[in-house]
Amino acid sequence: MPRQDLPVTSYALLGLLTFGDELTGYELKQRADNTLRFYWSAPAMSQVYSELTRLTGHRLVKALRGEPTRYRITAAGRRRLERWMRETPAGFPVLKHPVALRLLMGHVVDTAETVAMLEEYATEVRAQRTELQAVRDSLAGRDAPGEAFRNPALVADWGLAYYDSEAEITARTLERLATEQPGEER
Amino acid sequence: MPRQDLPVTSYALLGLLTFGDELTGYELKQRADNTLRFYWSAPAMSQVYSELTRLTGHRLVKALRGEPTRYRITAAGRRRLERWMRETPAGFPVLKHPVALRLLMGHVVDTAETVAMLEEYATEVRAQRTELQAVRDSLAGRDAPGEAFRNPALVADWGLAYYDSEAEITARTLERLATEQPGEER
DNA sequence: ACAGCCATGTAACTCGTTACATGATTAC
DNA sequence: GTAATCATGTAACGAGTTACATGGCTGT
Repeated sequence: MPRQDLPVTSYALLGLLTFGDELTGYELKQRADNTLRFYWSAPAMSQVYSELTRLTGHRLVKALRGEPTRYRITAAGRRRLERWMRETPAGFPVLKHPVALRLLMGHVVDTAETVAMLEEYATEVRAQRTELQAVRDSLAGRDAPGEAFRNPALVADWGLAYYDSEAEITARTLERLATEQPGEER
Repeated sequence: MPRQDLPVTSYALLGLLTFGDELTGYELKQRADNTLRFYWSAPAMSQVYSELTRLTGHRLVKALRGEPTRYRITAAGRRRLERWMRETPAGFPVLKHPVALRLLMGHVVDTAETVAMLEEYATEVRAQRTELQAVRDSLAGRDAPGEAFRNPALVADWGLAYYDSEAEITARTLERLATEQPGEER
């Protein structure tokens, strides 16, 4: 007997199948890497397959015969997803921010270490932003209200604004650290 | 034979013991709820105890005799933490953002649903911000460069700016959704 | 020929959670 | 007296990871 409720990642993958096409496990993983990655998580390849098996067991997706196997969301799948969205609260985001974590304990190392970490982080944020911008650009032209990629575009813009905010916070924190003598705290 | 590397949460808890005091498991959990929660995670009570057991096994903390048992970081613990900070890269934050996730699939429900979700989120962000502000206020006076709570203050300010950014992004997204006809998409 | 991508899975394992269990002390 | 908080754990479980294994197909 299949269990009643699914992990969120399962719904997330199900949601990626609501854009009108049929995907292989491999392609679904790629779509996750282009979308989910930025604000949810990029499930491992092996997890994509096991979630697809689970979803198939629940008749929420249908495995189409052929080589390679493609998956399509079923009517029941759409209903299930819609009900989940309407009836269960979204919940508050969970952030695992190792940079903030280490900043908290910055007093156990040289300030220079912390500064270097923040500068590296700033670089990585820029890099991630660039990648997300590329994804965003690929949606251009199909992102008007009512069009297929309106929502993905809204989310991508959300992510871009988030990265901009992170970059700014990092810069401000670096400025504040600069007011301290080098080599202090330790 | 104890394993070589620890999960990040273990280091996080170890880090909470570097502020010069000795805590019970219960108190450590409270400190985690006041700090880690906002940008890492609030480990379950049971995990706090099992991490303390693990850390004790590695001699990174010392269980002090008495009722209740208090834990203090050892010299080896400080060295280990410092080495971890210096030698292992922090890594990029992982965000699990159910609101963004559902926004992505907004086309499977009424726009009104999505709007309601975002408004709820805005409310929750304000509430979290208020709680974090209270934590921040409790550090006032001990947050100057060189003082004990300088770094916690920097991190709290980071979190406040993050919440402000989320609030603004949410508001902007709501504005964009308002340009659509109600009841559209579905 | 070899690299790299497409494609699909299994097995072992860790992290972290919830549920359960217990009991002392403090506040009203 | 009884509710809340302090205090400490065990057990079962689930989500998600890495490592391993396999093999076809495509471009150079």
